Amino acid sequence: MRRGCPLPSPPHSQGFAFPDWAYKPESSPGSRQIQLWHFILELLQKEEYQGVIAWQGDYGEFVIKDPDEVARLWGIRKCKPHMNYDKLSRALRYYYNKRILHKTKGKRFTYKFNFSKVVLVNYPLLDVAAATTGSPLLLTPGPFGGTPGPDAPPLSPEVS
DNA sequence: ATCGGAAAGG
DNA sequence: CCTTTCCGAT
Repeated sequence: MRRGCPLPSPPHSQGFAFPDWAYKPESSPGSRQIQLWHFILELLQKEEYQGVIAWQGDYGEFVIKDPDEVARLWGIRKCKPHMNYDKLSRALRYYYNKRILHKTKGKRFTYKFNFSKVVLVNYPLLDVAAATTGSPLLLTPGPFGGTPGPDAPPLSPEVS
């Protein structure tokens, strides 16, 4: 019997809980463990968590209004009762080199998704904008990719 | 608060 | 591979 935590993860209601692109279809028939950035996206998608985490500022930028709560929820999701923002943020920091996220300096608890790379590279056709009505998420690529791409400075040659 | 190395576990 | 945990440095 599967022991662990009862996952309140809504596979697929009718419309869509969340587009497939966040679930990494790459080499994984069954299901891979939820990744932190998927979880963050999941929270950002729901209005009930706007007091905890929400889009704010630039495109792809979000602020964690209640770090302890986000950590608590993440801990529940991963069955890690001792999760806290310190540890969660370390995981977030590992995303810097992966180009998934980066920090918005000067703004406390504020990070920014690099959708331009992450999303568009893996899934050219996305419609998250529909799910995040009013949120600065996905956009339609311009003539040449539309990605202004102010983010792509340096990086180690690490490619999974 | 934020960063990132190191070790450990799944 | 992706965190989780611990922790010294900035």
